[in-house]
Amino acid sequence: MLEHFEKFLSGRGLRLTRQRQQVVQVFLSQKDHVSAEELYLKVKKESPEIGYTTVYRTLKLLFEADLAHVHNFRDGFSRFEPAHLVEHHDHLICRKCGGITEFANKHIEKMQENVAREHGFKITDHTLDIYGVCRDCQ
Amino acid sequence: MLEHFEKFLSGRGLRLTRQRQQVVQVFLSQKDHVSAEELYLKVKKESPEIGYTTVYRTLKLLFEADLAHVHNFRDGFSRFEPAHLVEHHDHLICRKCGGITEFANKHIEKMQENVAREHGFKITDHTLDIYGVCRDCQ
DNA sequence: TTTTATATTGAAAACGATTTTCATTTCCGT
DNA sequence: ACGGAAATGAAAATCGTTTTCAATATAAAA
Repeated sequence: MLEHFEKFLSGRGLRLTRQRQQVVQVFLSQKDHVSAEELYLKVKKESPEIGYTTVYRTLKLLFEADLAHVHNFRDGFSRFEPAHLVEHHDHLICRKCGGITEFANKHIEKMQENVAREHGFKITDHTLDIYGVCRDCQ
Repeated sequence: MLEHFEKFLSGRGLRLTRQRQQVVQVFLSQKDHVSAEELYLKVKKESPEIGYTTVYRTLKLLFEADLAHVHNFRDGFSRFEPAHLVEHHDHLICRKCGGITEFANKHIEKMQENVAREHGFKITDHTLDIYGVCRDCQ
């Protein structure tokens, strides 16, 4: 997955620098949906000299390289998720604890395709976020 | 629907002022998904003295009164939709022209409930946005 | 009706996440 | 080593949205 990124970068005439490597490494080792700031703080722990800007820039590159998915749950900032090996899925978001549970449902996907077909619409992607209260918070 | 708003306001010790009336009237006569700025410009046409701030504040009140739904398609700002008489629905968003098509599908809703039940999750609401290219843009 | 308290307004300033600028540093190919 | 492009990080800018604040309007009390 790091090779994928390196290939993507060199294809654009860009370099895999120490800082980018560091950010990518921390990002990929991450299972949760991290915000830019959360990632920045984690990176900073190991490499205090790396700046906010670089984290943002690297996240953008990861997104463009299809190595990161971006989500906007309703908390004001973008959350990033490693795309490596992760199958497509949707989210249950708890309004109390903020916890995010992933799920996948082929039926729902199929039906979305049906709806799109009925409208002559060609799907590129979609977002299905279900908000409510999770088991632990009830 | 205006009475609903008035009732909501007075229940909070708030007043239905001329400005609020004006904003609400323009908003409700609107079918599309308007951004705050778009609404501001339309309101301004009839009442040039009404300020940006008041539009924002009134939209917030409408939202709290359940008279407006808020959506975040991926264009950077919130879009508001009159909730009056509008049945719940989801969206097909065209990446080329930005056009938004609404649809409703009971099967998909049911399946979401099933998924939630499996996770012991209590749904309050959800967002299903399908992105792609609409018929006219292909 | 006058007083009083409270809500409302609009302009401007503040906010917060993200992006851009810019001077400096690093890296690669020659 | 050298020259040029890319990368960095701090600070400033951006942009949608919210807050502040002094002035105004309005409802209720006296």
